[in-house]
Amino acid sequence: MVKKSGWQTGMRDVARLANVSAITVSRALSRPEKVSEEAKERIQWAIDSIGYVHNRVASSLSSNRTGIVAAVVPRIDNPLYGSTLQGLSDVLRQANYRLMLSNSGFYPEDLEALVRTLLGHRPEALFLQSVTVTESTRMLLKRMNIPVVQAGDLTRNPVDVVVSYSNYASARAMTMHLGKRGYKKIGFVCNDVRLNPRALQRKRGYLAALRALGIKPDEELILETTHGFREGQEAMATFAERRPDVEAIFFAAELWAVGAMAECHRRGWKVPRRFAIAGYDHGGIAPQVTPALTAVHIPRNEIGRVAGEILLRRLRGETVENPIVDLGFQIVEGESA
Amino acid sequence: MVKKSGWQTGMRDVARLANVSAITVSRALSRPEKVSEEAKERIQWAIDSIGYVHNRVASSLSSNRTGIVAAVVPRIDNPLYGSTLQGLSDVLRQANYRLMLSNSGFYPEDLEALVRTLLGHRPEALFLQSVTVTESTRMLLKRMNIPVVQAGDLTRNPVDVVVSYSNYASARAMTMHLGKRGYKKIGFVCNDVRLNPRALQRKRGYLAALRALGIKPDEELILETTHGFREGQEAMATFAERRPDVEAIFFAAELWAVGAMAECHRRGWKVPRRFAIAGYDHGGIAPQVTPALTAVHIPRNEIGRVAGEILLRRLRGETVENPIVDLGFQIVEGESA
DNA sequence: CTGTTAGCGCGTTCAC
DNA sequence: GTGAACGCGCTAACAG
Repeated sequence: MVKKSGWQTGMRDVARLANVSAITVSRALSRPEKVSEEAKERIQWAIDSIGYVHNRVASSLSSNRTGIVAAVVPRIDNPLYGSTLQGLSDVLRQANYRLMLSNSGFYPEDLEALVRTLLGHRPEALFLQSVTVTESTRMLLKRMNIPVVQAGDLTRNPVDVVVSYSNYASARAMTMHLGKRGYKKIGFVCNDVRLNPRALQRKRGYLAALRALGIKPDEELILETTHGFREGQEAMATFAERRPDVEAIFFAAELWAVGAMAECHRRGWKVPRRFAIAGYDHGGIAPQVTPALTAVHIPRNEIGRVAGEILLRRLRGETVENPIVDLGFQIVEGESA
Repeated sequence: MVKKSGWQTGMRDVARLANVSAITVSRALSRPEKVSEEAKERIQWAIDSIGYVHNRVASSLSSNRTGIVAAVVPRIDNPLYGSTLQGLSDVLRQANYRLMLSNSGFYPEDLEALVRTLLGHRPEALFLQSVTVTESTRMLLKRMNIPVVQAGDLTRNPVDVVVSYSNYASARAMTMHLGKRGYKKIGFVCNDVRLNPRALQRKRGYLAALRALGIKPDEELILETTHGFREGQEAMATFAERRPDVEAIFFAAELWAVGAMAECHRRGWKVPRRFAIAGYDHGGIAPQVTPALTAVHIPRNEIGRVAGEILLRRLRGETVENPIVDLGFQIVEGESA
């Protein structure tokens, strides 16, 4: 029971001015084909002259359709997620859906509270850049009965649908690639596997490849650290000091490899002669370094696009055959390894 | 008039179960201090047991408050904007506002249609990464009577409030910096000034500095091109060929300078001995190149944070003293110039 | 193609 | 501290 603010105008006002009923205005806005040209013209004129802006809040309540898709990513300022969001946004906007965006941080417990709040706005679908959700979040989403697309890893147990690449398979493939190029002593850098499930999968992929290559894993060749350019430099220095016999190093996240290359350059270590270097993700800076970086390429934008397309398909009532969509990855062969 | 989907539960159901009226449930959710502990407990229990999720759509319609802030940026996958959005999001989430995010592309006409749609969702405030809006967009926003913060350039004529840095002043300052270090023949690279008002301002700043330095502008030392790493390489090569006498080049957008540095490195041109190089924006890759890049640093994240704080202040009914907030910039002195 | 009626699920107002 | 009644602005359903 809110007092009108005076300047606020509603459909009734438009209708009165256009000499039609409110419902006709409503239809002119949402299903123009159901309204005569003549009426539409008068309505458009009325809308323009009083400056009416369709109230989607009321529309949503009445029609039970909000036109909102919620998206959750760990951070908005990470270009990797930005790329996925761009793809998602591009697809959704064509179907006239708006994105309600939130950043979650990295903890599944926070995520549940966030998802609850978002669901309050009754999004028609949800994109989740996270594959680890609590059981109660999962139930909550099931109950809300909206399409959910997750990304982040090729989980076998998505809430609904997952569109991703396999951290395991990609890390395994890169390690195999290095092995096949003749490197025996292959170092590996990843995030803390206790905190980061994706890091764990990448490490498992690395170890699986070593096994396939008949190489015995060596704890000293595995480093867990936090992500960043500087950390890449430091990791490189650490390897050079503690295990100067290392032949190749696979840095399993974006900035490390670039930092390591810089460190090699600074110290005069030739890449790949002295140390071969491989990286992960090949979108931002990686394509530009010299020598060209050998890296795993993840189709980040495409993940967003495909996620959007699947959400739209589900919103149209179509069924999605396979809930696990593997968009794969690519080994980009540069000259660094 | 939508048939309940069966599983959907409303406040009434919660109320019935908790032996209170719907309004008490409503209060327990929005003003807990107005409800007895005992009632709150029963209500919480009821909520959990039937899995109720507060419907903010109905709430919004009734209370005239959506808890939504709309944000428009040209692209989501540009880390520069991502950084601003992250700052904005961090501030807003603390006050329990959600971000409705859209990307506009770069044309003011498209922007108006987008803003219209967004306003349909009745955001309580709007963030706009753009300072060029059509007159009708401006009027539309005035009529909606919500706080609007713009960013992108320190315009003197914001729709409402602008939080930014000055493209003009920053480009002028960097050019002065180069001049004071003794460079006379200073090249300049920017975007097409007819399409990009920020590029125009930067160019004007460059020219103003030359004037102040008593250097006659030289058309051959000014290049307009599209943004990118490769374009930076090409621009560098162009300068070296056509004007080998150029002493310093100011690349007035992020990736160009990095590309130029790479090109110099590739060709064996010493930086800054053979060519001095200065860049713009110092957040992503720039801090990592060798030699360290001299660049204009724009506080992208802070722009978002301050924008958020101002929006919140306005939403609380406080007045904002100065509608033009200059967050300035910084000349980061590296070794490249 | 157009209009009438009856809510959508909440929050405000005012009474108790 | 709690409740009853009303309506926010729009659209589904149905009738014409």
